[in-house]
Amino acid sequence: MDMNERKKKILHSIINEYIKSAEPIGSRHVARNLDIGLSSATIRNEMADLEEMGYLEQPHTSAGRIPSDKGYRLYVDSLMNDYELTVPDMTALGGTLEWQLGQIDKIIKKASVILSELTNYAAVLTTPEMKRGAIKTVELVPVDNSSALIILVTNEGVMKHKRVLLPAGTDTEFVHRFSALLREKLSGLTLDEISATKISEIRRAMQAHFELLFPILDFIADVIDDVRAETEVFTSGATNILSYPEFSDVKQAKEFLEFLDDKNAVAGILNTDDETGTQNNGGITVRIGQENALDIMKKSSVITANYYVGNRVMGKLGIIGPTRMDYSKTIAKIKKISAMLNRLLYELYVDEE
Amino acid sequence: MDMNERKKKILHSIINEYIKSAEPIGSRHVARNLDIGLSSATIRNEMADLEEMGYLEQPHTSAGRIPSDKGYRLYVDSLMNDYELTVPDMTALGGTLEWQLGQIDKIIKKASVILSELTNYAAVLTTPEMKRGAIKTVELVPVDNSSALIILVTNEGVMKHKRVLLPAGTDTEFVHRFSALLREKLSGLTLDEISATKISEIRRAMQAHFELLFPILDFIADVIDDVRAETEVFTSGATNILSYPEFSDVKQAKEFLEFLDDKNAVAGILNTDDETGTQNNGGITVRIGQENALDIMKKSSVITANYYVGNRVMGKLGIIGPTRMDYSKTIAKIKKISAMLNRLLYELYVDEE
DNA sequence: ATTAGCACTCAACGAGATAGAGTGCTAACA
DNA sequence: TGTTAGCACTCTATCTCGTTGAGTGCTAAT
Repeated sequence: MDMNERKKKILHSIINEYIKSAEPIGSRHVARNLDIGLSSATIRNEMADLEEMGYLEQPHTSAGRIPSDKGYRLYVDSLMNDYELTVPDMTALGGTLEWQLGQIDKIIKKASVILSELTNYAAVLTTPEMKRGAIKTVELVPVDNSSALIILVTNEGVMKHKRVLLPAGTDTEFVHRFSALLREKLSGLTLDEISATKISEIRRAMQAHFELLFPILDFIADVIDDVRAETEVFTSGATNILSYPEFSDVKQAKEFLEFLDDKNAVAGILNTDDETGTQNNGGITVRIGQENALDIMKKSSVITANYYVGNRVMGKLGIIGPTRMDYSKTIAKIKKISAMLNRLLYELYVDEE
Repeated sequence: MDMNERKKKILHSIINEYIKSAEPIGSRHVARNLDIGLSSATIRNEMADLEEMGYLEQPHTSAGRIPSDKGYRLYVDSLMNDYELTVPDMTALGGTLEWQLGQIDKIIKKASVILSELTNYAAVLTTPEMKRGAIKTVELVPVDNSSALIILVTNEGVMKHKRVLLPAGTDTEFVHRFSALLREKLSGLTLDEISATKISEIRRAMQAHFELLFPILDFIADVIDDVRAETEVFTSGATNILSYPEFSDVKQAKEFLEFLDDKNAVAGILNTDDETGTQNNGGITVRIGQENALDIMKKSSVITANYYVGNRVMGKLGIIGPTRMDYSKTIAKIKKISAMLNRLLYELYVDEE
């Protein structure tokens, strides 16, 4: 059995149609409504072939056909057309222009909200792996007599803070001086470079004046570890999936929403960098149905893109929806948003350096 | 028609039973399974009375009866028994003991998660109204040559930060000195006390040395305004509601989940301090079905409690679920958690002052 | 005052019957 | 040889209709 142009054209039409209607497509429908100049009988034969080749499936004998994962895969890789963002799409993006100078977290959160609103699927987004980020500044802010705040800012605009208890009788000026020492020792280092040995080194340097604050050092090591390990996951628009007939069963829908609530599981889905998902173009990865590792995702597709600060990958953003997804449109939208995000982050955190 | 003890007992039994089964309760069932020493016929008469009085409803002629909002109201106000937390409940609360010294936000978030897990309803929680909070410390942390971080800590442990651009050529030492001035001027003031006049006063004090930093002052005013206005809303376990037959219709479930995503709407529900919802006991408010203002809530009930730092109300926590709710159990659990939260916050932010 | 008994109501369920969409196959056709 | 018309066949979805059973309200007996 060979794959000719005509088969491709028919498959393309069927998938386009099924994406819209969610109803199995019959030969008659293809012959009438989609302008391929062939009779339903001929189409019927071709569809039988396409099924044998694994691109289509039949829910039952007397129903039309629906695309298989393999069908979608072909569609994504070589059939579908590029989608041009429309005016309404662009106006929906208008809000992004209002992004303010602020914490990277907020920008990122906003991006995921926009993505979910624009696509009508569930948007997911991971924050940076920080291992290779560098410390821009460290500050120990005294809050009252017994506690202070450790504040850590990295060159990617990420900020972390933690409250620590101070040994009794520590005075404010003292804390400020220690803060200066910390800053001097740690500024410019990448998080990876701050090892246990580095910490001991600081401990030695403290010997002279700051014995009192030894316990604090452990807290600081903690915060750094936290930042290093942590990659947060935001989801947005999870309830969107309830709009699709694929999730009309409440039990399944509940399972799926609970899965989306489980940050770790979602992070897993985003970070599986296997070769199955084609790196289509512009760094977009599409993983269709069975190509996903987790059982609960076998009937869904994931589209992800990386985002950057300068040329370092910071995290991923993407959407999750039913395999019957408008791939072309959605890919265009993700590309657009990740491009906007990249530009913005570049302006904020690279330009000014 | 008068309300005698027997009627109350029957109503009580019916509601208890309906809370468990979600099925309309018939006279026969009451006579057999719940030990009221009466025949089904007698119960039937009593139930007809209770319906006429508005405490029960009939979905259709040949079905059993279900409680009305009025029925639940009577139940909550004077029928139901106190619920003793069981051992499994307590172990579920065990996790709370691990609460760490940290930001108040995290504690509060954790509390809402525990609440939703413990009750199996959707938990909601609002953070403090900050108007009357006092500033514990202000710090301006230089991040690099062109930007700094404003950090604001209040006596309730809330921390806010914002990144600001520095005028070209500002040096670090300069920023630190300005930071000290700010701290001196603002520490101890409540947010309400920091008016425009106060800001101008600082501006005058700066005159001598800090003209360069005038623009920063506006940012600081911004941050303070933010903190003052802001009351955050956390929700947790929203998907729990999908377990209940009341929400088995996907369309309705979607609407409801979207409502729970709308922080403003949820805040509205929590903050309506009207007289309808009885202040039952221990500061618990129960609002049943129609007693809620919003249409989408007319088939749900809300149970809320205030929580405090010391003796100042900080915010509310509560749950939202179907009117067929296990009021007794849920109230006990909310009481318990708000008590734990109060104690913890007291220890953290009052004790040490 | 309570209860047994009975006629009545109505949703839920299951069994056909029917309609309709779609298929595969065969034979005719260009 | 590729395409198409026609037809028998399959199978789901939908509707009708009778049955079942839970539950009620009313009446008359206790």
